[in-house]
Amino acid sequence: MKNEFDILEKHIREKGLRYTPQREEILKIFLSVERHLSVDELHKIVKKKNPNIGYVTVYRTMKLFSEAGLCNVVDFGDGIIRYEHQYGHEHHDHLVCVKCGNYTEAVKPKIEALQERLAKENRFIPLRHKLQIFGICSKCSVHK
Amino acid sequence: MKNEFDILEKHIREKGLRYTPQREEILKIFLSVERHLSVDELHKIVKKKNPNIGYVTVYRTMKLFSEAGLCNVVDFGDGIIRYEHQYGHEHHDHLVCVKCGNYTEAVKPKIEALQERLAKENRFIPLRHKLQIFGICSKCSVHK
DNA sequence: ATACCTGCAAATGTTTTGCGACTAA
DNA sequence: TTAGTCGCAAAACATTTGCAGGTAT
Repeated sequence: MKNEFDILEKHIREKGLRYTPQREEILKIFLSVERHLSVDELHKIVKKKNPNIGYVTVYRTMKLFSEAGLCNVVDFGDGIIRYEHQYGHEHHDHLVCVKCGNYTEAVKPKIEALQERLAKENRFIPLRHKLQIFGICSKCSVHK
Repeated sequence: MKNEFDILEKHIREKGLRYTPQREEILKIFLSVERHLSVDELHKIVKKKNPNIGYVTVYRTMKLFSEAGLCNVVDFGDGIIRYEHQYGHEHHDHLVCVKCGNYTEAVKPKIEALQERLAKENRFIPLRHKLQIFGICSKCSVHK
């Protein structure tokens, strides 16, 4: 059972890249936040701890993390890429509230199984999927 | 049973907007293409028939069609908004091939029903949803 | 007549790239 | 030493906005 830093280092070695302080620092902060983060949001947090780390480095680093399998890309269709780390989290779908913008994570194993079957019926090899249900969350439906 | 042009006109009247030749022309062409279209792709087609219709008009018009319920927004996560018309089409999910970029439309009523239940379990009022399965289509898995 | 619409150019906002200096291996 | 990396500025890209002239009602 390897931790995230080992996974990053392994990926970096395999690709002949460099293990840098910036990459380690960004990973540490990224893992410490338990919610989706846009590059902009992450950079704001990173800058507080280390003002020398630039905006572009965060972009390039998140792409690297994504390639290393350390994070998922989350896309709510607003033109902003968000990342979520996946360690300690199962795969999950999203219930996105169209009023307040908050979301809930949820999984339904039966849905997962049916997706597998749907793919098979189409002679399609599934790699990953995204299910987003847009609607109104319990809080927003109460306070009118 | 109203056709798409009636729906557009009704929406325009209700909002106090204008029924213009550009809007009618763009709708006609949009409906004639049986696949998703980005604004750029649609504008290229529109321009062939009518070189006077500008890029921005297509953008604004597609947003209007979307508000009028004449089309769905499709988002494959590549930063480009695509539209598909929905008349003559049921709601469907997408099987997107990560190799060739083509997609297949598919529906699984059981999945739809389970999504409703998942939402209910979270006291969430579902309005719409997006399910995309990314993987490798039958053609791409054959030709290595 | 009066909003609304159009098309151009310019602006916006996110993400990417070029580049000289720097650094891990 | 030498590729890869950094941070800055500038570019690229899709999309939106401002505006002056035009048009549907």
